[in-house]
Amino acid sequence: MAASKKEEFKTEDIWLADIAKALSHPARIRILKILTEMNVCMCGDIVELLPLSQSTVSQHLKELKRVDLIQGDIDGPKVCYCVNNKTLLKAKKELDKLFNQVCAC
Amino acid sequence: MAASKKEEFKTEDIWLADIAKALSHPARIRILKILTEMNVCMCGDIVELLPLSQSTVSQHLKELKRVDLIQGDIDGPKVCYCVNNKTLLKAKKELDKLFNQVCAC
DNA sequence: TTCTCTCATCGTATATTTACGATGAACGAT
DNA sequence: ATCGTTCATCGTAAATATACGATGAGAGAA
Repeated sequence: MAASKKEEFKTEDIWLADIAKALSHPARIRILKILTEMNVCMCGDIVELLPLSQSTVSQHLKELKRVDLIQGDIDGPKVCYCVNNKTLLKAKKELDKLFNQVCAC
Repeated sequence: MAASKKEEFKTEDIWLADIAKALSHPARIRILKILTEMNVCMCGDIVELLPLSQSTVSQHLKELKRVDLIQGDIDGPKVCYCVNNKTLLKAKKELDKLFNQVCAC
């Protein structure tokens, strides 16, 4: 592209688009579900459940962390990942708001 | 990248990720809102409201059409765009389902 | 210390996205 | 038939995303 023009939009729309971007790969949708289903949630556990290499999974986790949808707590050599309920709640609320504005339902 | 591995995931997760991808740019969030707010909804009207060129807006409209979030009805030389309530409703429902699975709320 | 386990990051290749101007197709009006 | 309006698509450039193997950092165990 040329320079991105994303920053020229409203903060609210930029934030929602950013959350949507984090959810825009099936691996990341799956990771969120896995983190909820499992109590122990190491990166290695996720790698075993996905058809992706460790480094690729790590990149997807980074993208989810970037928008604060998940967090990783260091526990010795391991990292325990879990979903961030506060951000999920905000995302749910803002998406609801969008759909209520946009959808006749 | 190497070849994409998106197709190796569950249909449900792929669909939701695809909807999220369509929502992953603030211009497309804005377009959905504009289409709802306005009754007449030509491409040119949208171009005037966004800091983007006509060809770029047309590309964003194409991405929203790709996942059936909007539709364009040809009216002479014009194209009248409007949101597709059926898909919006499905997206709302599936996103709600995701957040109810994933979020303790 | 040395070995192992866990994970992030680096380097790299390729695909996709974003953006624009230019062009062309389709239609109504003159 | 020609002109103007509307919009999609083509061509192009540059940024970003996706994927992997290799490497390295950090912590606990031997």
